[in-house]
Amino acid sequence: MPELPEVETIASDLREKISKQKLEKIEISDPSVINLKNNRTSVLVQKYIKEINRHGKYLSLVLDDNQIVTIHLRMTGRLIIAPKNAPLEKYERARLIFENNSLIFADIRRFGKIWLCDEQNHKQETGVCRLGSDALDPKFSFNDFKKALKNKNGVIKKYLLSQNIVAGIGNIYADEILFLSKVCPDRKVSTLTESELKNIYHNIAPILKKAIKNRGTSFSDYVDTKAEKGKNQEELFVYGRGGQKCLQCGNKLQKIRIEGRGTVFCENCQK
DNA sequence: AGTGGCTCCTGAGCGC
DNA sequence: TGCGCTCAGGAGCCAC
Repeated sequence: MPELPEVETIASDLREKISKQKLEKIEISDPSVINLKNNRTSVLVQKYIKEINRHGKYLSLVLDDNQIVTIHLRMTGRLIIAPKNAPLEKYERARLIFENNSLIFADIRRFGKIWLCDEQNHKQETGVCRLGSDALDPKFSFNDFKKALKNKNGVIKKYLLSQNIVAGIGNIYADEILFLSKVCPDRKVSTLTESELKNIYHNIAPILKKAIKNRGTSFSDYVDTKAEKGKNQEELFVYGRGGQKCLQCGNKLQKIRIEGRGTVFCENCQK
């Protein structure tokens, strides 16, 4: 599933391939995945892409009149760059057609969403307004992290997944971050020591950056804009490895459910 | 306010 | 071969 590193990989592909291009047409093959009010597609066309931003798992294409196309891929969404007249992609939901190519949004499960908004209301309409700091924002400090977790009663994994605490971490990287921090995912936040919290905080950025370098984790559905898989799945310690041997100590990895999410950890390495 | 559980959705994998 | 079940889970929503 696309988390911060996968969305960043896509964003950097898009910066390379569609920046500064004119958006000529928007074709919607499944209206249920598009949030648009007042038939805005007509407002958007013939505008140029001014910038391409990412916050957490949200991607925004900002047009030169400050209209914004916001995209969230959720579980199975894909963004594929294709020739202008490319045939209908399997599970295609929408297509943005540019001067030189097109950007196809395909999604098996239809959890993904596209919002067409103007600058004034885009944060409210898309939910971006509820996000915490982006996990790779250099301004996101240990104190911010600690403060966001203050007085919380739940288990640590839940808050790593909470986009309003820190934005961009999903189920794969939450398990990896906790493994490398040697903290059990079901530990109550209130029982974590200062140094455990620091470990977690200091593992977030390097793990995400390594995954970006590997062009993302393709565990099931994720592919980049060329429909190619990433290779970070080859470097995972725990996610998807329940029942197998811990790569550090050889013990059998445990698989449990936390907050409805499959969770893998090592009882021996993680306290 | 915080939290747990339900919902959306479809394909893969499995047992019988 | 095919049926039914379970699992995958991001995030909005609702009840408590």
